[in-house]
Amino acid sequence: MDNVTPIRVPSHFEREFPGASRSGAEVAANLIRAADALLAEIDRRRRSIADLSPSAFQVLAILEGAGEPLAAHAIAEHLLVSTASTTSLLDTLEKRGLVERTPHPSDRRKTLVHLSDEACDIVDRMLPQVHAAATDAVDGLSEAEREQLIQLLTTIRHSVVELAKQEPPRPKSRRKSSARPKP
Amino acid sequence: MDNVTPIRVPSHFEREFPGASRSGAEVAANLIRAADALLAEIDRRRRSIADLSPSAFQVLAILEGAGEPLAAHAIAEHLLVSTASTTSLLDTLEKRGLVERTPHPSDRRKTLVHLSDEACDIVDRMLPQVHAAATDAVDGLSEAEREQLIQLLTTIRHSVVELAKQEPPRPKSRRKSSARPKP
DNA sequence: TATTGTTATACTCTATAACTATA
DNA sequence: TATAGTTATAGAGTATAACAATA
Repeated sequence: MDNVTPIRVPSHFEREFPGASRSGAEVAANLIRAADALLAEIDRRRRSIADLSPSAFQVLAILEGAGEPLAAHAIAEHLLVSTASTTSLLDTLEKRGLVERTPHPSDRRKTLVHLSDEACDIVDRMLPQVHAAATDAVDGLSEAEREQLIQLLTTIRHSVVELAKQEPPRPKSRRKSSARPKP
Repeated sequence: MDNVTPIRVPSHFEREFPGASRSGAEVAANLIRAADALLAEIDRRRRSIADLSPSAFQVLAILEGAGEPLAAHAIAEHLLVSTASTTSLLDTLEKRGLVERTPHPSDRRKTLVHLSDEACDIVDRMLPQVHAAATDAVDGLSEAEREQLIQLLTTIRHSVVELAKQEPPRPKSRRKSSARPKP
C-alpha cells in the first residue's frame, strides 16, 4: 500500500555511461522527484484558494512581500522574465480585478501596480497553506535531519552554480547496452 | 566570491504563521531551489546539443528507452499528457525529422512512432551530458552522504504523496507583521 | 541617449470537445 | 461500445522586435 521507495539506477549504469556516477544519478533523480512532488502539492493547495497560474501567484506574492506598489519593471526583475511578458501577466491579473495600475506620481514613464483587497485576501489565505504543506512534508524528519538535509542541498546547489559558470562540457561516450528488445 | 549559503527564514516566521514550522519552510525552500538549479543545468547541457524543449527531449528519451517504436497513446501515458497534446508534440518532432510515423501492422487504429537516425544520435550525445551534470553536482558529497540524502528525500516524498491523497486542508490564520512600509 | 511600458507577433505546452476509423 | 488518433479551438507563459512617451 505504501509504495514510495528510493529511485534506483541499474547496476550496468556506469558501464553504459563511462565517467558518470551511479549514486550521482540516483541523488539527482530523487532530488528532482521530491521537489516536483512538493511543488505539485503546494500548487494544489494554492489552487484550492484561487485558480491562478504559478506565475500569477508569484506576482501577487512579490507585491505583497514588497508591502507597497511596484513599478512593472521591478516585477519583471523579480520574476526574471521580460517586461513584455510582465505586461501580459498584469493584463490578466487586472482583468480579474486583482491588481490596479496607476500612474507614478513623479516619473511619468512608470506605472505603479497595486494589489486589490481581493488579492490581499487571496495572499493571506494562500501563504498559510503553502507553509502548512512544507511543514507537513518534513513531518517525518527530526530537527537534526532537517538541518543536515539543508546542508547537503546547499552543497549540491553550490556545485551546480559553479557548473553553470562553465562551458557546457566536453562530450562523453556512451556504450549502448548489448541486448535490446526488438520490434 | 562564493555566495551559495543555505536559504533561511526569518525568526518571526512561526509568529506570523501559527502552526507552520520554520525548519520545514527552510527545507522546502532549499529543496526546491536545489532541484531548480540542477534542472536548469541539465537543460542547458541538453540545449548545447539540440535546441529542443524539455517535453520534446522527453519524447525522444522515452522512445529510446523503450528500444522499439511505440504507439502514440503509450507515449502519452509515459508523459502524463493528453493524446491530443502528444499529437502536437509528435507533429513538431516529425517536422524536424526526428520521428517518423508508420501504420501499426496488425491494429490499424494505431500509429507507430520511430526515432530517426538523427534523433538516436541526439539522444546518444544528450544522455552522457545529463549524467555528467548529475555526477558533477554531487561531487562534494561522500558516498555515505549521498545515500543519506536519498533516504531523507524519500522520506519527504513519502509524506508528500500521503498529503496529496487528502483534501486540500483547513485554512489557517496568519498574523501580519505589525510594521509595514506604506506607499 | 537611455529607460519604461505597450503592442504586435510568434512559438511552446497544454487542455477539452468533436470527429473518424478501427477493434 | 471502447479504443486510437486527429483536428479544431482555446488559453497559458514566454520571447523578440518595433514603438511611443518620458527622463
